[in-house]
Amino acid sequence: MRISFKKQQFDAREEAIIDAVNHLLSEKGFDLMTMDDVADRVGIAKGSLYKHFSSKEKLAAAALTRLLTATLEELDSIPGETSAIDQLKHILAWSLRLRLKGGVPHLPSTSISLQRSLMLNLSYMTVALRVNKRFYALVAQARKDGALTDEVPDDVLVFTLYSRACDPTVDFLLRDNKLNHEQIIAAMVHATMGGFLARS
Amino acid sequence: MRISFKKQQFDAREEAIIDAVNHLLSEKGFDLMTMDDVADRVGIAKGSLYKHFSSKEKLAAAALTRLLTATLEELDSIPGETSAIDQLKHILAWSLRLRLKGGVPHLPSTSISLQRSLMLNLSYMTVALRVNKRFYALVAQARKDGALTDEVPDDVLVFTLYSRACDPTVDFLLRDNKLNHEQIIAAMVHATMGGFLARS
DNA sequence: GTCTATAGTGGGATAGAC
DNA sequence: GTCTATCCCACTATAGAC
Repeated sequence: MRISFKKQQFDAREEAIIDAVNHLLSEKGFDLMTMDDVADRVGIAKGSLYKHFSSKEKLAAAALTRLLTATLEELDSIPGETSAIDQLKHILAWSLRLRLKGGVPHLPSTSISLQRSLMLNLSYMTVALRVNKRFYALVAQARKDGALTDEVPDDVLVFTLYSRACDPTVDFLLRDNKLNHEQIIAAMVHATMGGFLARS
Repeated sequence: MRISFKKQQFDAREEAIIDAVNHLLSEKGFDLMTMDDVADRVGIAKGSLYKHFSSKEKLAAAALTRLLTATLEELDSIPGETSAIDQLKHILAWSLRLRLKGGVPHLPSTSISLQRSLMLNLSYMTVALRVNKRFYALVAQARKDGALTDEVPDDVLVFTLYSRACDPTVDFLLRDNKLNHEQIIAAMVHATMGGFLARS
């Protein structure tokens, strides 16, 4: 079928565009990324780019939506018998690993203007809420397991997970070049979950 | 003396400008803040603004330098007998309190272009290095006291302190409006230093 | 040293040919 | 649905009168 083949090509190009956006977002952030950058990187004209995504915001939303969808899939792939606290550790480590590979955006935290427009993006918000629900469920379970301290409320915990996943610390550590990727991940996961203090 | 009085006025205006910049940086970030915004907020013309600061980068650098200088002063004000770990907690809480009051920038983490220009700004870098040195000294002392876990290297610890001070978690928690300022500070400090896990 | 006015430019978005 | 060319606005920075 010719139509199906065409659609396949179309989809493939969209994937390529989103790949480029991912890379550029993590490199320059939303505000400094230009549509020319994206078009150049994909190797198409800016006009063609606008046939796929009608605005810069839509483009970023598509990239972030793909990331969140991947997060859900990763959560689903974790064996059911894993404890809630280990699932939280796993997903944090996974996010950081993705970051270190260079493909992942700095997330909405970067740009306040992007944040606002994402709130109005239905398909982004749908996935974001699903991810959020999963996180809160895991935290609730971990709390029931007695794994969490009472001193840190659920909200602080969940938000911290998000923010550590796009923490500039990673960039600084990478630039320093003293630790390799897995060492960075281990240290960040330990610092987030267990803190800095020596266990008594 | 007339000259001295004039200079006093001049300095006062520069303070007012930096106040405005502080507020705008925390609100919109560097890339989205415009010189018109700054001039409007101070209530002077854009042309006059450029008589005080010759570029947008210099303006941001001045604001961040003032913040870092205040950080040094706050460190100096802590009683000498305070333990290193408590000093680190104190300065983190102080930074967060400043953030919550609305005056403090999201720091360089926001904008990569700003980061680069700050590196070339001598007076900024001088203060930044002094602050950095103080932090590393405190961490070294805390480690000698046996207060820190071996699992988290010094670099990860120091960078994390910086990044938590400008963490988007604070904004989310504020928007949520479930916790008051001091509760947010307590929870963030606890989460950073002690982590999420229940103490065995 | 303050203002108004404007130069110059970069980038988001669109038009129109093929 | 891809390209080239261009519009147009917003923003940094400067000129020049007072």
